[in-house]
Amino acid sequence: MSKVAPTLEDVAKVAGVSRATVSRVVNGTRNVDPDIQETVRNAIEQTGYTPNRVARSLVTRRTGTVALVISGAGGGSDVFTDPFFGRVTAGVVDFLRGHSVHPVLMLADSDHARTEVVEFLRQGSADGALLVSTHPADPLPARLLDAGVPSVLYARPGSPMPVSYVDMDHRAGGRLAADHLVAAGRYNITAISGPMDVLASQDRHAGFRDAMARHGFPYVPTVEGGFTAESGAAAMHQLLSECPDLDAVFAANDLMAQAAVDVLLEHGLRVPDAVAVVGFDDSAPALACRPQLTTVRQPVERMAAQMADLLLADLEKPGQRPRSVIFEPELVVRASA
Amino acid sequence: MSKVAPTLEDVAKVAGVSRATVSRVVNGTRNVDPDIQETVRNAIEQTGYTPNRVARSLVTRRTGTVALVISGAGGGSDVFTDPFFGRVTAGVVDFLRGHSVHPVLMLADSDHARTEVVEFLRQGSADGALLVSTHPADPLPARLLDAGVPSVLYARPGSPMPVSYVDMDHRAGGRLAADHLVAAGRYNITAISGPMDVLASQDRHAGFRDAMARHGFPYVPTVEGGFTAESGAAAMHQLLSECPDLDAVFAANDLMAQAAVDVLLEHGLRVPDAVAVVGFDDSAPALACRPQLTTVRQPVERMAAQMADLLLADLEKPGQRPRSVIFEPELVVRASA
DNA sequence: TTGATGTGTGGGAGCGCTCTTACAACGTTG
DNA sequence: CAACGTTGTAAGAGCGCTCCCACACATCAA
Repeated sequence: MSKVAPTLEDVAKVAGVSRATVSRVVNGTRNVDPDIQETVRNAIEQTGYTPNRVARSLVTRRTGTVALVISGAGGGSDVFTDPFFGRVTAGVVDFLRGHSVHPVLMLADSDHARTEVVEFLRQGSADGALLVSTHPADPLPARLLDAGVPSVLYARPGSPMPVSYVDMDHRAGGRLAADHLVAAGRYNITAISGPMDVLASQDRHAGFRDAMARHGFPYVPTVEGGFTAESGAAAMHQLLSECPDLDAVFAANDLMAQAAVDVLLEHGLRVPDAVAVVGFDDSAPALACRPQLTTVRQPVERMAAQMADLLLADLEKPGQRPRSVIFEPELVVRASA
Repeated sequence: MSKVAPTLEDVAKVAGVSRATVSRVVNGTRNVDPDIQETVRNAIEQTGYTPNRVARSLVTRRTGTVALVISGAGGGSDVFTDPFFGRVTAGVVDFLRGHSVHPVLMLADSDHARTEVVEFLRQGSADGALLVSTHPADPLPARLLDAGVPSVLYARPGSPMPVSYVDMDHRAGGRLAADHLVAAGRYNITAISGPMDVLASQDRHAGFRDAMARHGFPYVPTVEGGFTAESGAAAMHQLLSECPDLDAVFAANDLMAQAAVDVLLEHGLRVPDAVAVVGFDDSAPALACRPQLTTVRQPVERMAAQMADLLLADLEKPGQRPRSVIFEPELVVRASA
């Protein structure tokens, strides 16, 4: 079954033309006699020829793949359990497939792994990198930039650097949540923030706090969570013991919000009657949760697609100045608040 | 920043040796004078040399990547929302990274996409394929086999063919659920099956039905679902109207089980007091569900890793006879049944 | 006619690497 | 001391492709 793959030369021999002519037909058919084109096409058909992508890559310096790098996540490969990364993947794959580009999945959760990613890209195994980096201290963006690898980030880099990225206005998202809770007449409003070493968490919380202050609530009892269900539950418990009379919670993502709802229910506190809960992201848990979560939507799929779009544009004509695209959040009102 | 990458030749010039010697040092250092090795290593350091993987691939006929193909799913890119695929990805990535192999993600949900996958692999852009194919009628496994592409399937092929695969004993899983429900003293036991054109669904249901019959329940009211939350909810509604006095439900995956629990709760039926619910898979929704789901565990990550292992083994020494590895399910008893 | 322009085709270099072959330098042995 | 391995190195072919250049031929203005 493992017949030797026919080469350009084989096709040329069958068609009675030169290698170059076959190549012209295979690629952007330019200046080739229609009759000969026909002959060549038949020969290709007959031999079952498929161009060898590796050989082509060697000379064109393009592979038709990009690296999709999940970086900085300490958690290893269980990141794929987080609905967020699934959505990023979906958005990226969906966009790239229309351009015949394929993503190579890489995890960069250790220094060793990061080096491997940089090597991989420097070696030209992929044309560029799509970087989902969660921690601002992640050295990978800078190393990729240094190595001259075309990259686009999901979320702005931890320190200023000339690189393209997509992001969302997380502050505005926090504001949306605060406005909604205050407008609903809640008084003892609390928050479960994301990990404070993540920019998105900082921004969401800052936006929330600022808006609360503007509404006359200078202090918001807050417990820091870790974006996981467990941390959300723990935070909710702590919040409950510190502020037994709370009537609202803003959680920095849906996973934590869902866990918070569970804890509240266990304590006999009805949602939203006794306590209103607002989540963040609008991912699968928001809909699975009972009551369904009122949440701030982050258009992850569209952002991921945009990220891929920016990268392909940069690959197309290199050396453009970096670009950034910021998405606006949107409040999705459901049952929980 | 986009300096021209140094080549083997450049390093050789700096070190004052030949290209071949540098190559020997870079790869399995065989028969090279230690002093010269040292010199070469310094030269590599000095020039910042990184071997060009594409050029190497051209001659070695190996790329160091494999395709991870999600096939047959009609649903497009939202498959990544399904926790199942996230778990497969996690298992594959986790295993491959230890072998410096990277997965290229491909969706084969249309005929066009399938052709692209076959081309991609025939062109030698990846060394082999990891195929997660849900429908037995999927033509991709056969096409890949025809093209001589080393492949391993997740789940046995729809029609017999000489190909390696990993699978689970889904019948045993169904049996486990039936035994548990009967042992718990349930009498009006019902089922929400998966889509009947999926082998795993057929097996889970057949195993369940057989065991039920052995326990003296010749008929199990069943509604077919589609592995999604919506379909699970709809099925539960239908079941409820057809058998108002049901006291147990076996759902063919956790997503549907969770939805079923919600519907039951809405109807004022307490879980597990009034109705016991058993899910399948033991994925994220099983834990997120209130009450937490008693479920049949499918060790997806381990199975995915095994799949990758089989593929690498076949790549290592080709032409081995196909192998299959079948995993045993395990009942995880939680609160719902 | 001559040259300028344009179109279609073949030949050959070269992308960066691996691997086989040839050969030099060194023992070791009968 | 000739004959023979053994070890370390260089040279060169070649993986399959693209792309540049040369060339053959046709067309058209001067």
